[in-house]
Amino acid sequence: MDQTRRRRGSTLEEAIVEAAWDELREAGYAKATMNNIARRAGTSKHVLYRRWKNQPELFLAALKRFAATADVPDTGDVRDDLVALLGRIRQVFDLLPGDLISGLITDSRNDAVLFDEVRTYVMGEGVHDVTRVILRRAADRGQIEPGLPAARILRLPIDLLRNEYLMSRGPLPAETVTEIIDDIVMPLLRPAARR
Amino acid sequence: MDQTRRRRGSTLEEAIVEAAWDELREAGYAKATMNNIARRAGTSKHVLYRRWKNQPELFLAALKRFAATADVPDTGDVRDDLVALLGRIRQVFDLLPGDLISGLITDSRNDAVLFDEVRTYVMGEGVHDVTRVILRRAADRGQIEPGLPAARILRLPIDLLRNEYLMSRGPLPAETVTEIIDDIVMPLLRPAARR
DNA sequence: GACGATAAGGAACCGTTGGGTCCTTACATG
DNA sequence: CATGTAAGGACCCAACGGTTCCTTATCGTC
Repeated sequence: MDQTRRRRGSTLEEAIVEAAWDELREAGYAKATMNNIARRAGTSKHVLYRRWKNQPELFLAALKRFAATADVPDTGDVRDDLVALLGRIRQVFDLLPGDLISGLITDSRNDAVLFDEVRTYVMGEGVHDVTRVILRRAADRGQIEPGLPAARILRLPIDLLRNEYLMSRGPLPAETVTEIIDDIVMPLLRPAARR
Repeated sequence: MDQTRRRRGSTLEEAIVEAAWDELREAGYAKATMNNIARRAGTSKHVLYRRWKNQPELFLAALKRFAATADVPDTGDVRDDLVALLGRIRQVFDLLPGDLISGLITDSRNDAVLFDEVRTYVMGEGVHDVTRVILRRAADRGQIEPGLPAARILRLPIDLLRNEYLMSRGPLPAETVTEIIDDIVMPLLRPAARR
């Protein structure tokens, strides 16, 4: 940009990641190109490939940088906490290029290391930590059975929302969140309760 | 193949779809090329593009042709029926090129018509009809509450299995099926029952 | 303050791929 | 047997990911 000022290190790196994100937002995963990203960042492909060994790797970096993890809601009620959590994730999904997640999953499938990174970030432990905190609090309050539920139940809320997101085009309706929580998750958390 | 015999119509079409499937199986979604498919089928790209307007369209045709829908298990018990159903689907998943489904989802995202076709086939009504029959029978036998459960619960078994498949590389372990059914689905079907 | 290693800028290049054109020739139909 | 349709096949094109090479600015070190 500034003709005679040559950026280096993390300054340059951030500019590139930001450019990648802009390109992803505007063109989508499928049509985003390394050339465009380089041009946007005011640099050359050379520099991109020095830092990331291929396109998906850079795209993942961009995703990591811009889709921050949500903090833990604390309303005093499990159900409301879960609704709030999924609500926020739904909003994040809305900001994502529609084909980013599925594209990343597809393209990282022949690279075990990258796939695991994608997996960890998009659907791995980190994401479910928040749910774990919510459920532990609920157990402490006596709203659900003591102790944590089975791993699969813990993952359920986010798995179901992500599933819904991957299987649809365009933004998710708000009811999706409440349906998932009220029809599926809550009945599993209150074992022999109402209804 | 046969030098002087020129195939036409459905004969040729089937040969192409079969070639596409072979190519998909051997190269995977990401690396399968139209050129290779044409060569395998002993024809030219010209002929492919006369029938399918682009690559994903042909790939979807190949998927439709080779991944037949399972028939309805009938063991006399809901739980066993569901386990059998998911078990079969799991086997089908094993035969699929690992990146086919997610690739199709990614690439069809900018074509509403195609996406809907993928959606209908991969995750649409047709797939859940089998579950519906199983549950209706169970309700008739009095094993679960009368009437069909909420749409979301009905879709749950297959949604969860597909989710597991999309989010992992390599074949799914058999326990996945029983865990999904026993930890999640069954407790939701027997409302105020055991545990 | 001078110097050398490092890395940025920039352009050109390569191989592959999806998609398309054009011409020749086989075949099914009337 | 004549004719329209479509298969076969070669060739072309633009775009893209990835690579290479050369020039030049910047940073750390002496």
